[in-house]
Amino acid sequence: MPELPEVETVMRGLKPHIEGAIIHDTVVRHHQLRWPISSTLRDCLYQQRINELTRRGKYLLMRVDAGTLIMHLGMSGSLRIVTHTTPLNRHDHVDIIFSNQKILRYTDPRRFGALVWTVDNPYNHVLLKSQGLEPLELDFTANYLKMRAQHRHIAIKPFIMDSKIVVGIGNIYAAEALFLAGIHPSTPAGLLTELQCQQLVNSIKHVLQSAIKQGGTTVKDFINSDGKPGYFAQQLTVYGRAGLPCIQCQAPLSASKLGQRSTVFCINCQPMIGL
DNA sequence: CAGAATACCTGCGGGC
DNA sequence: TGCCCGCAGGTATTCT
Repeated sequence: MPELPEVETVMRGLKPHIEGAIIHDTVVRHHQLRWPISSTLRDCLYQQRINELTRRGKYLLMRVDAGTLIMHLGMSGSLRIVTHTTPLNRHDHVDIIFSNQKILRYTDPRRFGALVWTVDNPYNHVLLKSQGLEPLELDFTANYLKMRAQHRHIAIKPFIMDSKIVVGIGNIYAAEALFLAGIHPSTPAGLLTELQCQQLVNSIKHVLQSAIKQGGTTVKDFINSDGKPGYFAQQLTVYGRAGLPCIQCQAPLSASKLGQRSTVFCINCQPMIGL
């Protein structure tokens, strides 16, 4: 489900509820997520104070005195603040219960998400240590992209979706950024010009920032921690619009598969250059 | 090493 | 109505 703007939205919504709170109990109803939830998680979190909730790429880091809970929402995960009177649904796999009566509830139908406990520096954890740059940080530049793309034959769309290069960009925002930059999604990464790299970096930053302002994108069922949808879906230009008219030139948008992922683009506004 | 394919899992919509 | 197929916001792992 969530790409960077959705994870950022979840983090911002959760922060005021859980930072400073003390964990009273943890209930794991289904421990088989992407990896099994540690059987000692309840003991690890017992009586711990949440010092900080942060985001790295699409991962959320919940830091307590004893360590850090690394959380990922996969394709269909969500985190919400609920109370003990909130009805329990089929895929509500984990509750973290605070002494202030609030409950942080992890829900994930497809169970592609993860809750991983670590006592070490989370940035050295195998899940995080090879993550690429944060796209909204200043060090994510056209120069960086150009350098990393050199001699790479992979199409630019899966390239910018590779978290070892830059984190947080999934199928929706990759398509949107490429349209905004006027770059064909199949362009071999290494063939991008300096100008195209600059346009792509600008577009990525712009698309992600606008989406965060709108509270993320609700395609199907994304809800933030307060149970509200995101409103960026109204501004999607290509994602989910195959066959519909391009907002710039009115030609029907094309669809293809790239790295097993559906890809929508405009054959006029995103010409293939260099081939 | 790069790049592609596969695996994980449930739910939904479309076609028949 | 009901069954089967393909597809869905992700990414670690396995293959060629």
